[in-house]
Amino acid sequence: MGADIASGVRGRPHSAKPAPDHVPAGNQMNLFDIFHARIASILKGVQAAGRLPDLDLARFVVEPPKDAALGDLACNAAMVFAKEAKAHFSSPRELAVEICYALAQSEGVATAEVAGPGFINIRLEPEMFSQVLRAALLDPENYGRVARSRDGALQGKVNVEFVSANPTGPMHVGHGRGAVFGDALANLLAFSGCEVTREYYINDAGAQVDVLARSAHLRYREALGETIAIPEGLYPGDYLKPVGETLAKTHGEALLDRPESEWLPIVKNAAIDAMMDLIRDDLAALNIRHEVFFSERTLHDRSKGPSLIDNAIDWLREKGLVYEGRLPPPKGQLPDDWEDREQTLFRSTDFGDDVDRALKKSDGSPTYFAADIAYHKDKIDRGFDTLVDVWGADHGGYVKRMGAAVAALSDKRVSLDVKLCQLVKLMRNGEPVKMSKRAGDFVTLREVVDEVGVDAVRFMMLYRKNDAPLDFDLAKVIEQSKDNAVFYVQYAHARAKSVLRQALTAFPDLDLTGNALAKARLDLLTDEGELQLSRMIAQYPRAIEAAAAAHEPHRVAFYLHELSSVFHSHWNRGKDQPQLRFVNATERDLTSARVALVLSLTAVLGSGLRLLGVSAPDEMR
RNA sequence: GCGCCCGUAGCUCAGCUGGAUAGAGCGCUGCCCUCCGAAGGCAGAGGUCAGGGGUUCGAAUCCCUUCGGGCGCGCCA
Repeated sequence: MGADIASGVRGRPHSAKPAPDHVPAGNQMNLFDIFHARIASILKGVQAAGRLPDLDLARFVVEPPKDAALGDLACNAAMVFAKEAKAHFSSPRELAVEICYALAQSEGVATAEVAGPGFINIRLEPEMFSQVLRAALLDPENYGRVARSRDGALQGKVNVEFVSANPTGPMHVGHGRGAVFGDALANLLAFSGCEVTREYYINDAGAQVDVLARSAHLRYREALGETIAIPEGLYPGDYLKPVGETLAKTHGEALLDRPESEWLPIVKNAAIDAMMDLIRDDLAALNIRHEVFFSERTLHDRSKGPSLIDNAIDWLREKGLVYEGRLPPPKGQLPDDWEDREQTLFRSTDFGDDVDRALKKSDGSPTYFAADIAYHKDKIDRGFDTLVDVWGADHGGYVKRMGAAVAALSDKRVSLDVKLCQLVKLMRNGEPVKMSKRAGDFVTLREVVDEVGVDAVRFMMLYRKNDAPLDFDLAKVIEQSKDNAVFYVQYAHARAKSVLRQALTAFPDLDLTGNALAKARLDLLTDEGELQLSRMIAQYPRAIEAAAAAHEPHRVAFYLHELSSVFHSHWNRGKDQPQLRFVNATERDLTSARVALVLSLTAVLGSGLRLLGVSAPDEMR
């Protein structure tokens, strides 16, 4: 380690400090971005001197070091560019030293030193963290917002399609996961600079809604006094009873002794409308609202000439991507009704799919895939740059063909990211909740939300990576203990708010607004716990950008948990060491500084929780 | 048979798109507290990142392969 320290370079002394009133906007205050830009500019200088070739400067990263004892920021640039630098630098360390020398002249840098194989560890002047806190205090709404992602990915119009449950009944818990995931992702992308549309694709065209209509018709007859038996294959749930009653009220006996072909469209429309109302209510209970509900039926409509599906297929045909041909039979067990016939196929293999896919059924009607092609073409035509589809994991086999379709439809301009959500296992105290399949007797999303509340449902569904199965324990998620992540994070916020209240008790004239507290003597924050909190707060913009870029809102939930943990730990130190408590009635300046730290903490916790759609309570009840 | 997802502490899971000594909670062990700054605190043990090969300064992460689990596999949506 001695060698590492030997190559360290000290920064300029305090004369170089920036003016304390210099505060960048909340969405600009990302230390990691700032230093990425500085190091990129240093490297450009070396290039200008002819000692480095052209480099892809997006390749290196500035990140928190593994161990906070190493410094505040770490950079791998010298190692990443080792190969390109060989002509003028014998080792990565040599290039790293050069970068360190330049960095040491840079504003706000205390030390910059080389470690290990060529890491650059940067220690910042405390003033840099004060700037971060001031940004969060003065512009809490925008702190953490992504100003402009380096690769330009987080901008433009994004369509997030999620839920898209069949309109055949109330939502169940599995739907709820996709719903919460999609909504939080949309929040995150909007916060990160994208123009976001939340969209729901209503599968109201297939055989399933015909089944729904027949089921509703039975309930209609029941409402008119008949005793009914619900045959296998129809939907037995009670939720169709009101539909039947309404039909009886509005149509009397008019739909009774008519052929199915006559009553079915009427009953179907009524039933779908009723089911969508049901689903919208379920979504509203989770505070989810889609901007667009897109009906699959509109794609099939030929009343005004060729349907949107016809048009989409024609469009692909003109590109030479549709042909009549035969498909090899599937490997393994052959389906019973397999027949080798010529059919209309889309060349999805040109875009990475395993086989070409059928667009028409044997009766000439379009496949589900054909409709989905038309739907995605519509989204592309509406000008979206990025499409995100949130599906259940059982649709995994469908991902490649849809990606192929979007690539074909947009000449590879638009990207499609399909996020698969795994199953949710409902538990109570570690025991699985029995979900009996008979008589449509399943646990609905609504029942769960009513029992444990929106916050618990939303947070727990986001406190797991989307493609990992989730055990949802109805008892644990409302437990008031450290083991319950929802409580832990919300409690951190409530506890922070309580500090503000206590500060006011000690200093009744203390101005607790961000504007006032930004003027506090933040240089008095010198305890390791306080610095640790500051560092975590400084990492918020980076966490947001990473979560948004990866389309992974769970990272926000984990970040908030870690931030809370740092806060709780520091709070607990105040028990044994009263001088570390946030409020100290005899030290006004110190208290102001600490309260400023706490207020910026509430800003970040509030911001993150808002993205997840979870409330940030002022106190726990 | 093919494709996709997954395999990380006894359990449940993170691991910031290739970085430094792989983390957290539960459980376990040992101390401390019983304080309204409450809904406990601190510390410790615990790992062949499923196995094997490869790519390079560097791999839990990327490629190949084996094993094990989940999902899907023309005209269901």
